[in-house]
Amino acid sequence: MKDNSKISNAVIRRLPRYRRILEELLAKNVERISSNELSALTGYTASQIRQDFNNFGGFGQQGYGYNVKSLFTQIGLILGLDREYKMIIVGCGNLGQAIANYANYYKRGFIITAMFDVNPKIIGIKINDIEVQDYENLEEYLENNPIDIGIICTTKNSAQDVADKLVAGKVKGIWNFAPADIQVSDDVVLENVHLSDSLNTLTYYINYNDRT
Amino acid sequence: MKDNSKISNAVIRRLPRYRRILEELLAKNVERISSNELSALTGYTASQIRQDFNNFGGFGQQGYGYNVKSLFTQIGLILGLDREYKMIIVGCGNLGQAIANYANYYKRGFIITAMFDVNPKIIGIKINDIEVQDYENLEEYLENNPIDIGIICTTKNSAQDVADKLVAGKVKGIWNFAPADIQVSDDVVLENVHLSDSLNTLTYYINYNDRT
DNA sequence: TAGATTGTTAATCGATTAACAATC
DNA sequence: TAGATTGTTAATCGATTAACAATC
Repeated sequence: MKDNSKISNAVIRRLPRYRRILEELLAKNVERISSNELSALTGYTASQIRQDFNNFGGFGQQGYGYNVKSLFTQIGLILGLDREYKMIIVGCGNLGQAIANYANYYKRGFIITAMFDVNPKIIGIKINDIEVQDYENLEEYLENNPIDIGIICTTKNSAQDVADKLVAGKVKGIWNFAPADIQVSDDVVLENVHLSDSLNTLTYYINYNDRT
Repeated sequence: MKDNSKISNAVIRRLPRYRRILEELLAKNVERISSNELSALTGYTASQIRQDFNNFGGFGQQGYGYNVKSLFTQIGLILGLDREYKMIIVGCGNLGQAIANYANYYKRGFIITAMFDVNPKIIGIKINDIEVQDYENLEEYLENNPIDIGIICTTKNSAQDVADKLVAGKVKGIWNFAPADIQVSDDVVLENVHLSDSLNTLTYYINYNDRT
């Protein structure tokens, strides 16, 4: 694999989409695909698709195209999907529980090992066989259990405190669903899912569509 | 307001973030802010911030900066947040319920008017005083109740069918949480929240961080 | 008025698209 | 071999940054 250090974020964010589409092609027993066909499926230009893949070395074969299965595998490797990730969820309201179920049922390779909350009504209940622990236990838990990804599903106000504890506890990445701009040290990867930003973008385009 | 027709998606997607930060400044009773200070808070360059705002006309005042409250309001107007949106949720598993609660508690102006599911165990239960209806009723419901936004929280396989019914039922926008690439007609705005794409991007950067 | 900071033009940078030689 | 399609370079386009005149 080439040196990834200068591959743009724009390229990386397209990879999961390619992979998702390739997965569906695999399910339909499609063996090969050209950049032109992929263009029709993704909406990206064929040229861009070839550029994207060539960032990581040649995955295709001239005159033939790309082997669906091998391309799917390669993209999975690039994204780091050939290994397991231990995850914990902090904040076990509806959203936390939804993420837990999502990871449990759909995402092979992503393992929820513990869940935490401050609410006495929630502490102790089991979600997919995992008992929700008191948030007080978080620091101790992280000392004894190396965790790859911490998932923040708390309110806005608690998010930074949770993030600080996760960082201190040496998680490698944080998946943040709280509507807050949290700060983490440089060696921790932060991925935000800001639902309200997404919704506000939707309303912008709804009104813009109305006008035109 | 200027003609918005050629404002890039990149700019639009920064607006909710600006607004969120301004909201926090408002809560702290900050009255004015310069593009330089906003730069420190957002990570965008001051130059970019001024460019962004100037797409919509001058919000600032030379020698002074921007009035926090007025800028907050202006961005809200641009995003269409000065009106109400009627929304329905299709698919009332954990995620659907989480979104319902989220909209109910946090998002003034976004009103869930109905919820639908196919699961007999879920049909009939109440979520925030809204009784989950049989998915069979969706088409009829949309004929009698104009809806702005349809929210898809179903499985991948049902997503396109739901989208088709929503489009036929004249929703203006679709907020899609299903891990599928759905197709909608041009007059309907589609906003995807692909959780797995987000998670796969996170794993990429975790491994990339590891390597460097 | 002097200082500060915007609004806006020009320069730069990066990402996308086009073109085509390489080659399967 | 001929046809197809990639890999890759060059051209274009758009977005970001820099600079500074306008002006509060």
